[in-house]
Amino acid sequence: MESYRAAGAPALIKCSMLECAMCSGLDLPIRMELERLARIRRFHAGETVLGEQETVTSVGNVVAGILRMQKTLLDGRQQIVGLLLPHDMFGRVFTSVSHVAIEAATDATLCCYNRVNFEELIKRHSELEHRVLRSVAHELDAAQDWMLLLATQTVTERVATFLLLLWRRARQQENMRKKSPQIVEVPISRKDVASYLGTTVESVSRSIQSMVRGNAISIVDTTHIQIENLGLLLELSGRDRSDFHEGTERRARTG
Amino acid sequence: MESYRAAGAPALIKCSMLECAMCSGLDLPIRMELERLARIRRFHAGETVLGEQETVTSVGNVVAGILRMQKTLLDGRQQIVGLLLPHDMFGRVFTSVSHVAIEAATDATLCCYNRVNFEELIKRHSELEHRVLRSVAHELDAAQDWMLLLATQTVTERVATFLLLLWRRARQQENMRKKSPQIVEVPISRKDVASYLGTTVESVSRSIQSMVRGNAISIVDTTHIQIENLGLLLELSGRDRSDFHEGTERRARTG
DNA sequence: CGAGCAATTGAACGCTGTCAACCCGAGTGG
DNA sequence: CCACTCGGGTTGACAGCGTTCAATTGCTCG
Repeated sequence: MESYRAAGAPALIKCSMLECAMCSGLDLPIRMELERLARIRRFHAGETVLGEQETVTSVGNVVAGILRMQKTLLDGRQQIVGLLLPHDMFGRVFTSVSHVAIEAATDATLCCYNRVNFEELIKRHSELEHRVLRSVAHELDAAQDWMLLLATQTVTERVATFLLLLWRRARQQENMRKKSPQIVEVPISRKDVASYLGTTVESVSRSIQSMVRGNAISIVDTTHIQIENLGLLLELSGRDRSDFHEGTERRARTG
Repeated sequence: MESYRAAGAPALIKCSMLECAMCSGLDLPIRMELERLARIRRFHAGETVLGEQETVTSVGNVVAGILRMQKTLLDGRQQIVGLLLPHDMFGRVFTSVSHVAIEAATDATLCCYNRVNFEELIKRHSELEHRVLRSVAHELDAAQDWMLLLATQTVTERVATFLLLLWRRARQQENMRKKSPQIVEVPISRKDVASYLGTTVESVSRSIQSMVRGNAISIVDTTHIQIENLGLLLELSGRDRSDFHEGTERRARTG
């Protein structure tokens, strides 16, 4: 864990004011203990938060910005195995050595807790462990879904799925603000998109351009893509509509 | 959850006698409660334990045999996103709808608990939730490692990695029995191997044969493969030696 | 304005999926 | 006992998607 901290930034702040996922909604006594442990850290894009196979000293959650979790093979090939967005937890409790590297994909602000202290807190407050479990379970779902994507889908399908993922996420945010965005922001570089999708920047570019020619999307600028035909984009993704409409849980047979 | 049960098999048994992962080492009172909930179920190879997007009514752990977790795309393409071996937990607590299908890859025996009852038990005994967390975290590590494999490695590398995985697992078991096996058993069909590795049976076959020609392995029979040159197989896998030697945790810098 | 990086475009090669034929062992029935 | 069938596995030929290498464009920043 690097110790970068923006000059002048307060080392200790009221976590509850940030409404972070870790502590919001918790009982006041637990929250006060959490606040005592909380340290705000800022990272610039490209900086390493935690190295692969490094000892995990801190856990916490993303306040702002995006982190990438990635793994690297001996010969340098690497793959992004997960993105961490604001509110997501990072780090792994009850595990000394990390199996992924965590880096800042954009400038990022993190709310960190000393891992050992946090684990002690967990032992006294099972509600905290429950939250960690939910977080890890959610990550597992995402990872398994991505395995399906990486193993069976074409590059164009992957790109379409990724765009729809960004769209859904934005829609969730915007729904609260009563907007209907057709322009999705791609908050990370093409290189990171490619690495996340298990392909190359060239292939991503080609897929995007082919979807532009197919009138599914259009390009506003490098980081903003307009959805011209949502249905078509859905078809191109090869995914089920419900994959992008949270809350529409279907059930097959009743066990 | 299908209700197949071998005729004459006892519906209720002493779970502690099975030394299952869920209950072994737990305090006696919790274990007794678990035993009361436990139901042994048997499945034949190919049977569905839990359908994709089906309501999760049971959780538990594998007693014998192998389960596959898989996901299916609209057009039928499917991918095995995890294998469940004896002692592994299956099912997902605190989640009503499953995101994966669970099927028996071989004849299998499961120790099942009603999910809701199990969740109640969890709320009273945090040690149980801790075990679930460890299990899910372990699954997540495996999933992320497999993402790296699927996205960046060649089919031959994947096959080599898979063989070494089986080898390591066998070695762990055998180490206790003081044996040194050079023959690994492939406990699932070529089709399942291919689906787990994100490829086809043809490519798996070709990779195996090419490794035979390269004197890395030799074929005893369809389900038994002899490792002729472990170092060569490791090279072919493109993996780090430590990936297959549990307990050799390295640390980079000290945080 | 030039340097440098990101993104796009083009061309060629190669891995691997697809389709097909073949082999083989197990189970079946005459 | 043998012919037949069937499913799983292997092998071969071939095409296509996507990577690789290379060149070009466009944008940002000093």
